[in-house]
Amino acid sequence: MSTIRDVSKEAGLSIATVSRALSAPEKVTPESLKKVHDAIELLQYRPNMLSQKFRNKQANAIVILVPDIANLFFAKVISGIESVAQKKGFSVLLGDTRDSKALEKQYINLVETRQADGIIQLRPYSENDSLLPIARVPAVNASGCENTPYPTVRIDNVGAAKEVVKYLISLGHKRIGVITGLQRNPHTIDRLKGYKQALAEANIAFDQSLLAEGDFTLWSGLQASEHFSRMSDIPTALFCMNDEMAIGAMKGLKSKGLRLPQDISITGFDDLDVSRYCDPPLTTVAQPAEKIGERSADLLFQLLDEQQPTQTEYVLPIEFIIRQSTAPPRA
Amino acid sequence: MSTIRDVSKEAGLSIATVSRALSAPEKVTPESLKKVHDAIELLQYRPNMLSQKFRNKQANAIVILVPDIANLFFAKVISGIESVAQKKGFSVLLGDTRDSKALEKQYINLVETRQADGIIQLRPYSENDSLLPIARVPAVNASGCENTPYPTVRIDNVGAAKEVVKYLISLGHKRIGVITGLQRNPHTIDRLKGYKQALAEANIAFDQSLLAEGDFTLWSGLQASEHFSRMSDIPTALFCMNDEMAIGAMKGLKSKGLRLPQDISITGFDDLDVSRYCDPPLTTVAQPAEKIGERSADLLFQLLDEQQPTQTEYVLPIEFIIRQSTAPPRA
DNA sequence: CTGTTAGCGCGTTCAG
DNA sequence: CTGAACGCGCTAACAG
Repeated sequence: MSTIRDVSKEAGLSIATVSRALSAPEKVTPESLKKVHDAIELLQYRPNMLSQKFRNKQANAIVILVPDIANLFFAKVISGIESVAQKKGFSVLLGDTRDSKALEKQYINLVETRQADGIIQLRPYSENDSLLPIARVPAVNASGCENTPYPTVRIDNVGAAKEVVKYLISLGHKRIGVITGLQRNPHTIDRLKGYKQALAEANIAFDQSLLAEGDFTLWSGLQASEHFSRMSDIPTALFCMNDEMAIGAMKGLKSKGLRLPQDISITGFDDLDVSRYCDPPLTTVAQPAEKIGERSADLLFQLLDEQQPTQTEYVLPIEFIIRQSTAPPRA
Repeated sequence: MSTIRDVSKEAGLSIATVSRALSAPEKVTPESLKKVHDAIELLQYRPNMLSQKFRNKQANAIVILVPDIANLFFAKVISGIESVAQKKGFSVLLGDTRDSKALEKQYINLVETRQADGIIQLRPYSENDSLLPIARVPAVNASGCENTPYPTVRIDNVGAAKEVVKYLISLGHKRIGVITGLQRNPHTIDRLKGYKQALAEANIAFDQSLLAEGDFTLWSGLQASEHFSRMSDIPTALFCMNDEMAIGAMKGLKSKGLRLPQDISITGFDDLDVSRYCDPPLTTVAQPAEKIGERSADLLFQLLDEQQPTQTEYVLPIEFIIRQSTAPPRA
């Protein structure tokens, strides 16, 4: 493996000149430049970036902390981040934390040991995170919720949930069930807030028995749907906090002989690819996943460049998509 | 940011001793060890891994080349790779190539410039890849097909397709349509081979008109299904080369009033989460995605350790899952 | 067991 | 415009 020294010898020039030829060609005579390039070609020289990074004290890399990479929403966010990083010449280190605090810490370690320059966290922030030394390193939270104590790119979960539920109410629904994520998940909390606000504004009392807890998986949606199908007074609409649970619930409800949307309306959250194609097509909220990724990468790079970020919280617009899984309740 | 030198001063020991205390504690007296640890604690010292890597000429990182990270199958493979790398203390660099050769080259560049030690390629190999200098760097192909010219972890696509089609034949089907991926995609080629073999063994002639080309997306499956539903003599079964297309096709066929599986049986490939829950649940082939990832990472690490790999091609078993989307043809 | 020394490959002075 | 020399932080010899 040839080094810059080999190139300098081959070209009959000094190391410094070769270095300059590479990083500031305009500071070198065309003749020297050519000699350098010829030598590089001949020796198949490739600069050792490990050395460069060491020298420049910059890893040119960012870490993405993702709770679960096999989740389409996260994958899309990552894709957005990646494309921005790519253009900036930065590498993206993948940190699949599997929801483990210990693993998360290990990945944060990467930037503390200069293997990466900053972090993008794709997990919603929750109170007891204060342990995490994320505050000490350049970090951005994407896909977060309200009240995240560091720079954030997110959607308005409260508002989105409210919009969905208001729509159901506008169709004439009054008994609206909800399948939540895990109780303490910040997304759950925010979306539940929106649900309650919509009810309140329509003077509908909140009914605890219309609430079933899931964990954002398809299976849990199916489970939760049983809670409702067993009720004597089945709700006429179901607000599910993500599409996977909605699809699970649809499956469960249909198996009980309920017709969608005539007997019961269903809404989701996320707009998965399949949601357009399930039966009936699902009314849902589309998050601009790629955009969230891009924006958070932009924000992180601002932080790294030590520019005063113009803004430290971005709330991106969602798109409420009405399909055929919702209809007025039966008279 | 304190360095090892600061620690050595604080501890009243030499740099070398500090270094040893960190990498080979048993070579240092307990007293010295304590002094070092105290100093580290006091100064909040974190070793500069950039320097270590430079010194050791090892990036301790691998690159994953993935055509599209927002694809659940790939995401799972990545997850498997990641968990193995994690244990080995290696970082994973994400290379979302978006099917672009240029981007791919850029990522391969990462190992040529020592920013990574090896590569795992998640795209099936095809002939004209020979341009790529992958041969020059430690690389493993995961999710590949037959005849990949470098170490590979894969499933037997031909055999799997054959098993599916043989099953359909065993149910009594004779007119079996197929929705393929893009014609030149190696997966398409392998699976088509299996399809033809199964037909041949049952003495059923191959009929070109029963073949519709898709591109592995849901939408293309829906499109392709129209080709069949318009036929006067609709096939009694449809072998789809992945689940997404199968789900799209199911949607298309149902909209034409066909009943599944009574009027037409459908099979997929991949076993997505939703496939269990669609209506009817899809008969399909499950690939051991995580396992593929783990195994390919293991293989790459063998290569990096310059052990003679015991094996350079692993063919992992698939699981054929029979659900309710398949049934005997109507009499 | 410990300390001294040299150098990894590169960028960056500072003279010429 | 060019080259010699230094040092980034760390590890690996070697000598004590």
